[in-house]
Amino acid sequence: MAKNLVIVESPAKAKTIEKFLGKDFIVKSSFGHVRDLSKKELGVNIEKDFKPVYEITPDKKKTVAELKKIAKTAETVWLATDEDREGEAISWHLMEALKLDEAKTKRIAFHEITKTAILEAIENPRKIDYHLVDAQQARRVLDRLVGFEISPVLWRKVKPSLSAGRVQSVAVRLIVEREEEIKTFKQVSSFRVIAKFEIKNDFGTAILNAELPKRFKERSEALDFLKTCVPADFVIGSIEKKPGKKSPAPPFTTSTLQQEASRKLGFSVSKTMVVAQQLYESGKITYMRTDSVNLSKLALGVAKKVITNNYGETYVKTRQFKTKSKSAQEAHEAIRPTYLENQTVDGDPSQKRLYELIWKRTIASQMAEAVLERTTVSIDISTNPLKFVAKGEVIKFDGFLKVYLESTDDGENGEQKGVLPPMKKGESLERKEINAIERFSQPPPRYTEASLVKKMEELGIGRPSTYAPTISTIQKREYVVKEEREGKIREFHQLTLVGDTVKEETKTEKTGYEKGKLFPTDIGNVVNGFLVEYFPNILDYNFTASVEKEFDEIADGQKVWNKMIKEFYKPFHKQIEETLETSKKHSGERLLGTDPKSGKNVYARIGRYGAMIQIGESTDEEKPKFAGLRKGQSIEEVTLEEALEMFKLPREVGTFEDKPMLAALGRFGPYIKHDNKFYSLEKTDDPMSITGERAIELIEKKRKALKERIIKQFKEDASIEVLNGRYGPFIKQDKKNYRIPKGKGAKEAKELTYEDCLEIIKKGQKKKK
DNA sequence: CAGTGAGCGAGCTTCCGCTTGACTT
Repeated sequence: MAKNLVIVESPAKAKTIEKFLGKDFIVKSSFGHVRDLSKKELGVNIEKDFKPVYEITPDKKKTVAELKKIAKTAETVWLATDEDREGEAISWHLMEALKLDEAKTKRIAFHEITKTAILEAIENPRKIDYHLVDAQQARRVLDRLVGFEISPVLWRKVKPSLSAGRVQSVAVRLIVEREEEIKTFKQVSSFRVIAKFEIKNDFGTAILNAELPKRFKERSEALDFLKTCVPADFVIGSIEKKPGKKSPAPPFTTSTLQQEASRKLGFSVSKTMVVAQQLYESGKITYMRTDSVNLSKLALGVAKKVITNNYGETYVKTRQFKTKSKSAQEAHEAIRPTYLENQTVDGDPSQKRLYELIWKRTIASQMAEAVLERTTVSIDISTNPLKFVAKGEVIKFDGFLKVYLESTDDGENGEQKGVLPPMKKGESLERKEINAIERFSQPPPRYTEASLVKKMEELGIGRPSTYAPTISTIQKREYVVKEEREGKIREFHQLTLVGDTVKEETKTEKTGYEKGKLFPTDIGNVVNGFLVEYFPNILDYNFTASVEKEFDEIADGQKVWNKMIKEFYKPFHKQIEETLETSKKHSGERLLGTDPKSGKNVYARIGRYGAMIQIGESTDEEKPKFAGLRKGQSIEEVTLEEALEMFKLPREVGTFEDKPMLAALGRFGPYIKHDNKFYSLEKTDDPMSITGERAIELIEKKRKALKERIIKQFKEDASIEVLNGRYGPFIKQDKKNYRIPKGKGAKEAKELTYEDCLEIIKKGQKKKK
């Protein structure tokens, strides 16, 4: 029996640490928190000074039982959870849940997983810091109170099953308000003037592109300017050279990894986390949920060696970065390769790409600055006081740029500055072409998942472990959608001076095309409007920052946690009660007009099942008619005509085999109903205009497919079938489906035996687990 | 992923942060 039990949070970490410690140590993991507030009720006893009602999390019962058993026989239990608020609380919950004896329990912490760090920690044990634990309890209880008291208000005033919370509601607010900014944005256009010159000198002939720093508001001004250029001489007035520097970005945190993987690899926030987890579990990278930019001394040393070997000593510059984020708790290192000497790893393509990104970022962070020379050339116009300007950039020493450069969100405006041709002051230039192109001011950009994470981190809302789940929550609740939206065609004017004449053209371009951006839904808009009106304090962008300050005071022992909660709760609960009493139902209702047939009002609003159109009042004797909005429609934009269209369905399109065929719109798109069977329309079909002939075609097509659907059935077992599906053959057992493995030795679907099927099902079930 | 096609109305929904598992003897 082991003398010592060490408990950490993650099993991968446990495995690593066990190797460093001797035989006397057994290392286990708690898999994060083991206890939480009761899930069924509020879980906070308000009358009894907000005493939390904790219970062992259902899926941790086994873990707790096992740890308890080992702890009983151990001489000493070492609680080695992370050294931050949550980690301290996990240790305390472990003490409580495992009923540990304080005399034989020691609390230790380390920030990096190296043998020396761990042995040092073992040499310096301490007791649990109850102030820090209290700060966590305050955080937990506050979040529960906010979430579980506001959400039911939403169920009554807006729609059932909705949710509100300190983090998610602010995330939604960001997206809603950004959309409003875009909507109210006043676009202005101006003319940007770009000239192309030819320069001939001792070095040869070259093209020089230059731009006028001033933009013209009116086309007439641009035209006047171009006219003054017709007889003008162009001479280089000045050449200015300035040295410049570029520094590498710090190593990855969770947030910056998500941003860069999104920009450079096109990964969603959750995909990044899944792949990072795989790399972590196979020991290839350090822990992926971190807010720290720190690298261990060991890592710095290896980085230096790797850079020297690969690029030479001049490329080395060791640095330790400091975090900018105030909310950072820095319980871990930055995200880096475990073994920096490995530039690549084995794995699937996603793992390889993410690993290489992490490797480059880490290595670059320890490399020398890039040295640049920025040149600005000013070109005089003999007929005009304005000057053209050409800018160039030369890299004198590439430094870290040899490996990696961080991307920016606004890729469009980052003009490429190239190398300028050699030239001297006073040299004259030959005008080839001058263009004045109408350009439009840009509204602020919509958030992507990754740029939302960046903003959330700036506001201090959410933690590395919650960025990805929060983003899925607000999409699951249908407050926001990640979508691709078509752009619009826009006209713009262009004036071109070639030779002695100015040519005028009207051209078109596509604008406003969006991909993978977050848009608020009707529900998101209505819920946000409601929350901002009745709970402005909670929705305030500084709410988290201000409560965090109080949590810090609790952690420092200056404040008592349940007093802080009491001060918050009293006015907050009053707010809840007042809102329940005074606020009306919020449905985002908008009157579209009157229905010409019945003369009744037509509304667009949020219903029990989402956004919909309603004809007539709910107080009328005759019940109102309802129709749900379709994808792409919104309460705000839907017109009376579009709304009335929706009531033309279901529509009879003809008869077939003596039975009527109805075209209608369902949850999953338009369909034809015939003889109680459903037939989905195809993308090109429109339920409003589909003909009887086409409907029959669809019915026959599906019948044929159904006939060919069954590839094989078995006498032994009627519940197993080999079927032909949308994506090729598959095996179906009861209601579950299993994919037929491909590759060498795999049989054709037709040749599968009953035994083969059983085996595939067995394997499929194992995989799912 | 492999199918689906509500609108009655009883009983349910909900937070943020930690962390990945898993059936027996």
